[in-house]
Amino acid sequence: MAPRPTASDRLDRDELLSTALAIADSDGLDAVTLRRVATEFHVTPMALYWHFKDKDALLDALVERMLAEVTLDDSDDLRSVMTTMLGVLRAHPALAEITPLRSMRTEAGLALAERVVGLLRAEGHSPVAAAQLSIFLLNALIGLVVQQPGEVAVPDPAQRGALLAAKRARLKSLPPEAWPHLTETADFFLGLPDEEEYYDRGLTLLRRAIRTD
Amino acid sequence: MAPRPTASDRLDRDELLSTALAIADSDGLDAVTLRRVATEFHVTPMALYWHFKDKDALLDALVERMLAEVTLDDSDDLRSVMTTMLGVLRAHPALAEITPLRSMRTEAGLALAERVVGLLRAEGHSPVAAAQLSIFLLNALIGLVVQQPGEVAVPDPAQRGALLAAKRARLKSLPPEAWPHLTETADFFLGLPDEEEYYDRGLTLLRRAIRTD
DNA sequence: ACGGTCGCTATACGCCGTAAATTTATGGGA
DNA sequence: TCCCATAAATTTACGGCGTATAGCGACCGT
Repeated sequence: MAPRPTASDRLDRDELLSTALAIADSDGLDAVTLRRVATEFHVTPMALYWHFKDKDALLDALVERMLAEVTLDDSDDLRSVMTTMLGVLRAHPALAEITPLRSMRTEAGLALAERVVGLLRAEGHSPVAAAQLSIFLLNALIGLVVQQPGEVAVPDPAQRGALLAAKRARLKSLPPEAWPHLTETADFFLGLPDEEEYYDRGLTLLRRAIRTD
Repeated sequence: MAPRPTASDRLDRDELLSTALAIADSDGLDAVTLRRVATEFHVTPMALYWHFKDKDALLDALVERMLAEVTLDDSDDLRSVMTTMLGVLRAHPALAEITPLRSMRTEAGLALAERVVGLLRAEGHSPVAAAQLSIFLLNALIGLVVQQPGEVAVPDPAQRGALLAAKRARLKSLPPEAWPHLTETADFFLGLPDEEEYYDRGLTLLRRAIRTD
């Protein structure tokens, strides 16, 4: 969109990532294309290969960039770490999708894991239990964001509306006698009256799973 | 691979799905290509469009097929539902990846959701809490499978080995003073000594999260 | 002044999903 | 028995994707 974000006429790895991140946030992960990013810098797609080994490396760097937004200080306990992490994921739902397998391949991801495992150890979990819990927690937070009712990964408003309408029609047409519980809770699956309530419940759930006592 | 799975010379939707499922299981989700499936039936890619609206519909049908493997009877409690579901997901890890947003678009997925929400209601959860928990549980089970340490989504043995070796080198090279917890638990992140133990811990975690008391 | 490396372009390839038009096979009614 | 509507698949083509390979100009230390 913008002709060229910088004054210099040389590509900057960080600016490439910023642009790619903006594309992911606004148009979804599928819109993050080497050609698309290159175009926004008025450059050939192959130019990106000087700065990233391949597209996979670019995505890794994107995840790294996102995880670096999880700024923690020593006073943060597990609860605030989770809250912070959740906030970052909610800001970048498209990247949340691909974070699980990539987080440990990034510096920021390793640091975060070290931190979380440490906090879990301090709560009395065994090393292995703490390690498994750390993965579990990251995954659960991502799940909360990606699966948030009413959200669909496709950013095109028309198509999204169509998908949601289809889902609504489907759920609303179920006979209550045969589907008592889904009809009772259909509204929840179709959209959230209060997002914060949803995420609070999610965090409470996780805290209960963690409890050692 | 097989020249033609059936005697008839007409494509059969179910056989198409079986083949696609086999491809996904053996070679990963990215290998599930309209051209690849078509080739295995000695048929043009466009032939598949008679049986599926588009690729997305084929993937939906694939998820449906997998979820249909979750066979339950009325005596099953929540615990056994989760165990059964976990078994099915472990049998089809490639499909597990795309299940979250698709499950509610399938008949089998709706039935499963109805069942799980009902069981959660019976445990004393409010309608909304039960609904959220049902999503959470599905997601957590998928997370256990997809994130299973030592597993990577790419099926090519050489590339998988390389990835794992890189991860191992990375973790093993961390200085223990700066990374006490990750070095202590490195072995867990690199592979499981006992898969069943891993999944047992996961299920226990979930049961604790569900508990109403 | 010059040679090398840095950073990028040019071109091309093979793969993907799929739109549109066309062809072939089939089975039921006249 | 013939015919024809409709089912089922083919043909052709398009645009988009990641990326291998080769080449080219500008800059920089000597």
